[in-house]
Amino acid sequence: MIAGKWKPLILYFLLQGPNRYGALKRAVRCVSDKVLIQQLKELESDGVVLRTDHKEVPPRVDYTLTPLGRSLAEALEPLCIWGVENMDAVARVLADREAWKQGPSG
Amino acid sequence: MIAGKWKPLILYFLLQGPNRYGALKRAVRCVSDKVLIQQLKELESDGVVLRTDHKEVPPRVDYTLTPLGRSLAEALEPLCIWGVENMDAVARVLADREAWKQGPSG
DNA sequence: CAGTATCCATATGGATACTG
DNA sequence: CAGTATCCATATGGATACTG
Repeated sequence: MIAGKWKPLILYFLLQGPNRYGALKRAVRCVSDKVLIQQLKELESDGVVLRTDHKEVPPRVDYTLTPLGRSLAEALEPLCIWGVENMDAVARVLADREAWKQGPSG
Repeated sequence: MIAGKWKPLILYFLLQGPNRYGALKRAVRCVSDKVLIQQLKELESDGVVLRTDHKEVPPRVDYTLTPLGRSLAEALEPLCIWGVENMDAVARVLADREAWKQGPSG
């Protein structure tokens, strides 16, 4: 259910508060509309996110966590904290992967 | 780093103890050799798992967690616990996905 | 603002047969 | 026992243009 490049981040931001589509987009950053919508729809059909269309013009849509989604996001926190604490190691891994893409040589 | 269908499970089992290739294979179950090896290699090159080839005949290879890997596995625990506690909801989601594959209709 | 539509590359995982 | 090799289908994400 959290498989998807941006899903943990989406859950994290929804747990913090901002919940309009545009806010999420700005929060996650460098994610295309297509992928963000796609992942939100999956989260919605998985029952962790609730989508509320206010049917206004201009459009206003809220995304909020369901109780299940909230508990999932909370279970995800230690992993996020780990990511922050081990940012150096994680960054090294990501850098290595980039280097490998440029010129594989071992 | 934990993206990969079986990686969380692999880390979980390595945290519990069993560490020979065959033991992991039996533990994870229904994973093919190719995928298991592939994911173990990725975990190894990411610095979370250490591979020790005892160079014996018959072959004996140990996989153990590095300190980084151990901390990662521990950060993953709440998520595993969440999965167990919400097994019903998770199972429903998985069942729905199966049904959708068989005959998409909404 | 909050999306949809289309096309595309790559990543990911699976099946099967084989091996020192 | 602990892998390797090959072939293949699908999932996943990205780029770009468009819209009520």
